[in-house]
Amino acid sequence: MYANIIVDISHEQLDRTFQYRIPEALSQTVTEGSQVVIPFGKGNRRITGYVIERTSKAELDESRMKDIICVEEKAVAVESQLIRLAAWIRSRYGSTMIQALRTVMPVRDKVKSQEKTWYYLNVSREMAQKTLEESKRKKYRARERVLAAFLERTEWSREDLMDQLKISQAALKPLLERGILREEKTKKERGRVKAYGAAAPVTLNAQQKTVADDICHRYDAGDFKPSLIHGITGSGKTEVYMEIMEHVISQGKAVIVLIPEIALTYQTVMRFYKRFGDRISMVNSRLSAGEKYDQFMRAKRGEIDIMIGPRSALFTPFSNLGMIIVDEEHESAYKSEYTPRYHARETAIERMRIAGGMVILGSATPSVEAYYRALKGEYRLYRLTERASQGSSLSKVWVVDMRKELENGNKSIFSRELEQKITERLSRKEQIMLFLNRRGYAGFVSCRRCGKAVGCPHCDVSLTAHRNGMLVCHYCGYQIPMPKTCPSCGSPYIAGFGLGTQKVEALTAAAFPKARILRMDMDTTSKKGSHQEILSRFFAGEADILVGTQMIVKGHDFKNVTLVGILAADMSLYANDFRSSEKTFQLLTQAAGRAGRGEKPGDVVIQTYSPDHYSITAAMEQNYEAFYEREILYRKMLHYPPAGHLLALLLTSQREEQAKKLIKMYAALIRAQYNGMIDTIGPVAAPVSKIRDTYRLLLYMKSDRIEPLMQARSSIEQAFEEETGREAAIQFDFS
DNA sequence: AGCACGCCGACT
DNA sequence: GTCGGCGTGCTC
Repeated sequence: MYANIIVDISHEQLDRTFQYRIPEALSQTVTEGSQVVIPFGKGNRRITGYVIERTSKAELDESRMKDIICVEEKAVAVESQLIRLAAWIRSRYGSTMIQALRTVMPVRDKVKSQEKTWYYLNVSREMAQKTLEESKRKKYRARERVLAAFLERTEWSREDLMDQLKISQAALKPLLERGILREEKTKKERGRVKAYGAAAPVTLNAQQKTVADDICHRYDAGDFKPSLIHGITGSGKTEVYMEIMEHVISQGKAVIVLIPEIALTYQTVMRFYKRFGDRISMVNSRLSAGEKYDQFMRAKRGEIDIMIGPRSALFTPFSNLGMIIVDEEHESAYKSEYTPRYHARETAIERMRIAGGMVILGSATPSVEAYYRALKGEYRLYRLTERASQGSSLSKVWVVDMRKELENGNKSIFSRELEQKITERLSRKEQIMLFLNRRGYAGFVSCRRCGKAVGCPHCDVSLTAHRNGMLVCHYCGYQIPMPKTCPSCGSPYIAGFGLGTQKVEALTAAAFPKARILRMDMDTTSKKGSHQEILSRFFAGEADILVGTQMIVKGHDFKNVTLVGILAADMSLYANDFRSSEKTFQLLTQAAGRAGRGEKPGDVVIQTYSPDHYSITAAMEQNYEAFYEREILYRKMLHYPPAGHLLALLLTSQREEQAKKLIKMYAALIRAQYNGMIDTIGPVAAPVSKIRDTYRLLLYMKSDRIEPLMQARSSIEQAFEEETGREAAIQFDFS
C-alpha cells in the first residue's frame, strides 16, 4: 500500500503530492487525513505531511520511494479533519482530490504574500562599507550588490532582493551567518474588522428561551443530532443563536456562523460584534485571498472564537470547533456553483460529524430537504411562532388576481388595490418596497408582426432593453443599439415587452410623480459598497419607495416600511426546475416579512396571474406547513429530492451535432447499465440552450438511493475520458 | 523551504 | 589543486 502525501511546507513548488510506502506496521493506522512524519529531501530531514489518499498504484519506481516513519499522535490537527472533509466532498460531489483540497484549504494555494521576510543591516554603516570594499576586491558580485543596496536603504524584503537585485537565497546565507544582515519575518494582518459598542442587554421571550435551553442541554449531553429552528420572520432567531453560542464558547469551543453573502451586511455583523467583542472575525467575498488567509490564521492560532461568513467560512481551521450555525438555511447561495459543487448545509453536517459537535440550521422558510429530514427525525425540530419584539405583528397579505384587473380595464402594472395603498402610505410619510423578480423575463423587445423577440446571436436568450437605448445580453455582455426595424422580418412595429426594474422605476415615477424613488438591482449595485449605500439611504428616509429585485428582500429591517408590493409573483413559478414552487414560496414569504417590522402594522400586496397556486395561497396565509404538505406530495410522487436523488449531467460543446450524439450515447449507457435502478429523463436542451456559442444539453438521472447515481457518474466520466478528440465538456450536479 | 551539486574565480 | 561564493534544480 502507498500513501499520497502533501508536505507541510507552504511553497508553490511543493504544492503537490509525494508518494510514500506505508510500512506493514502502520497499515491500519495510516488513513486519509492522517498526519504523518516522513523523511524528506537529501538529508532525510523529518517533516510532517498529510495523507490525502491511500492507493495500491505506485506512481513512480518503488526504489525511489521512502517509508512513512510514524503517525503523528496528536491527530486532532485541524488539517487532518479538513483533509477528511475534502475526501468526503470528493466522493459526495465528484471532483478530484486536488480540487476538493483547494476548496477546503484555500490557504494552501494562496499563501504567496501572507508572510514577508525582511532583511535589515545588522552592523554599522562603516562596517558595511568595509565589507563592501572587501567584496569588491574579492569579486563577490552578489555580495557587493547586496551591501550596496543596504547602504542605500536599510530594509529590504526578500522578494525585492530576489527580483530587483537577482540575489538568491544562497547568497544571503553567509551574510546572515556573519551577522552582517538580520532576518525578520513579519505577519502583516489584513482585513481585520474592528468596532464595538456596548452589548445591548437581551432578554429572550419564553419561546426563545425554551429552544436555547434545550439545545444547550443536548449539547452538554453530547447529543449532537443537527437542529432545525423554524422561526417565522421576526421571531428572533439571531438572539437564540447568540445565547447558544455564548454557552458553547464558555466551554472553550469555537463557533462558525454561516450567513448568505447577500445578507452579510454591516448591521448583521455588528450585532455579533456588540455581543462578543473582538473574539470574533468575519470573512466575505470582498476580502482578498490574503486578508481571508490572515483571518483564518487567527482562528487557527486560537485568537478568536467565532467566525462569521458565507459558504466558504465553513472551512475556517478552528481546532476546537464545537458548532456550526447555518442561518437562512434554505438559501440557494449555500450551494457552490463551482466544482466541487458542494452544499454548505450538508458539508457543515459532515464537518461536525468529523469534529464532534453540533450543527444548527435556521430559517423562516426551511428548505423542503431540511424540513423533510427534521420530520423523519434526522434533525431535531424547534419552532418559534411568535414575533420577538413586542407590538409588532404579522403583516396582512392581500392577493390580487391580475387577470381580473385586466378584465376591468386596468392595464397598469399596479393593481387598484396596490395603487391605493401606495398613495395612502405616501400621504402618511411611510415607506414602500416594490419587489420584482426580474429573472429571465426582463424587458425584452419583440416584433408585433412576426412575434420574434430580439435575441443574442451567441446565446439562447432575448436581449434586455436598457434605458440608455442599448439591448444587452445578460449572459455574454453582447450589446447592440435598439434596432428601428425587426431583425427577422423587417417590420417597423417592434416594442419592448415585459418588466425590468428600470421600467418599473420609470412607471412608478410616472404614476407617483411626488414620490422619491430608489432602485436596487444588479446594475445599480455593481460598484463596491453601492449595495450598502442604497440601503442606508433608504433606511435614512431619503426615499419613499425602494424598487428592486431579490436582493431587497433578504433580512433587512426597515422599521418605517409598512407596505411591500410584489408586482409579479408568478415569474419564478414556471421556471423549468423542480424547486420553482419552493423558491416562489420562499421569496414571497421573505418579502412579506419585510413589512411591519416596526410598531406600525404592515400590508403586503401580491399581484399574480395564478392566485390559486399553492405557493401563493400558502404564502398569503404565511403557512409554511400548508406549503410543505403540498410540495412534498409532489416530490414524492415524482421521486424528486428529498424523496429521491437527482443527478444532472450538463454537456456543453461548440458543435451541436456532436453534443447531441454524445449525450444520447450516455443516456443509452445508463439505461443499459442501471436498468431498473435509475430513471433517466431527457436528454433535453438546457433552459438556456446556448451560451457564448456553446450548446448546452441536459440529462437527468433519478434514483431512490444515491449510490447508483454516484456509480453512474463514474461510468459517464470514464466513457467521456475514453472518448478521443472531443471538444465537449461535462459537469455533474447532485441535488 | 532547505539542501546539495557543481561551475567559476581567487588564493596558498 | 583547493576553497568558498552562489546559481540551479530537486525533493516521493
